[in-house]
Amino acid sequence: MARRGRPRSFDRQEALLRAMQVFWSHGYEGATLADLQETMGGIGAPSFYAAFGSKEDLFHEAVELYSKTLGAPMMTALAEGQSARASIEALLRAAVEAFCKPGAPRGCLFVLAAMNGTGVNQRVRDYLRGLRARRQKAIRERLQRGQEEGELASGLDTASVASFITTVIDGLAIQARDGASRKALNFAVDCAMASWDSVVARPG
Amino acid sequence: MARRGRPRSFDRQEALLRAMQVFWSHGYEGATLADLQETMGGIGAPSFYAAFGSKEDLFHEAVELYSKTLGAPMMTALAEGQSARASIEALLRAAVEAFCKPGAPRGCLFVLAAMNGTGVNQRVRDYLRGLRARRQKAIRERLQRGQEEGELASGLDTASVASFITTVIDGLAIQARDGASRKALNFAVDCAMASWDSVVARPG
DNA sequence: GCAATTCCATAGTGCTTACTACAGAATAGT
DNA sequence: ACTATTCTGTAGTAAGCACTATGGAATTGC
Repeated sequence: MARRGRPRSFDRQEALLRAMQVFWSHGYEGATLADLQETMGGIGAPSFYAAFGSKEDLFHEAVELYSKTLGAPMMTALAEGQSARASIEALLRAAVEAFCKPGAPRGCLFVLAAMNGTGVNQRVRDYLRGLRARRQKAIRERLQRGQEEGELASGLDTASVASFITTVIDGLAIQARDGASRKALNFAVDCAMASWDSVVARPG
Repeated sequence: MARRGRPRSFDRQEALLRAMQVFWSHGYEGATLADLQETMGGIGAPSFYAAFGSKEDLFHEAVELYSKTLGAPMMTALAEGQSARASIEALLRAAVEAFCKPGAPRGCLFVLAAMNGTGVNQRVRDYLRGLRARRQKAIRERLQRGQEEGELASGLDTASVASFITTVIDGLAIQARDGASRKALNFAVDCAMASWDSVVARPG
């Protein structure tokens, strides 16, 4: 049996998808409620708040959707690679694909949505910083596994290597937003993996 | 003979320096006029506008000051290196120093001050994007010089290499802001230069 | 001393922001 | 048909934003 009362006049999931794209291209503070309402199908303010609670609540939902769709290939690549090297390369290739997806904003939502802003939105910045830290931690854990399995030299500082990989990902996000071609970004991944072979990989 | 009329009660250069730091740490939109006025020595709004014109004018002055102080070591490193490789490595080391300077905000003003925002501040974003593009162009020109002098393989795509170097710089900016240690950032530069040796440098 | 000039302090301006009160419209249950 | 429930449209709220009008304070030139 359907829910009682007047039915909602828009598709909530579709509206959330649109909202994700607005946050992705304009950032948290750059996305005004007027922007969001219009892009989400011209819905009115009361409908917006009834369905999503607040701008910040909507942002959390949008980021979760981003993680489940755009971010998922990166994390599965990291988890499923047969070696640490393969995992990292697949992660970086997936990042390039996610950041250059046709019809979507370029770059990474985690990096671009809220690097700075006014005091009232500190929570939002902390939230994204936490997600970036979690991503870096996942990279480090994959590296440690490789170290335990003998793929990486035991003396190697996995935290520093994880920071390097994150540097590349963050840099790819900015370069993608600034209009770099997919070819250029994949060349950057080539370079990163070349450094892996000469710095990270166990000698011999 | 001194200027007539009541003298200004604050040091304009000192106030500009403080403003630069506010923009650097909070970004263009994140820096409110109340923030700026307070940090610039508690000056009143009319004094602010008489001295600096507008928030956007002040931002331009602040960015120029940033370029002349924090940015200068990077550009001179790029220009004065004896080889393309030395130039690029010195550039990246200078970037790490600039992004980790004690007592200053971490990361790069060009990258962090305005990656997104509302429509009215599009000009500010375009301005910074132009500066990032100019930095990348300077890198590419140094690479081309190295190519003409035989240091780099003639078939190498200098645009892609410049994009990789910029990827590293942008990534360092984000990692620095996210709290990575100087040691970790310098390790990332080690990795970038290792990739130079195996991908960029002329074979043989 | 006195006028001219320049800056400062108080108090506002109009605009945009995220958010909401309220009444009417559209549905389900009985 | 009637009520309960849920959503929508109009209009508006308080707060924050960059910015400014006005009058008085502090200096120089004469």
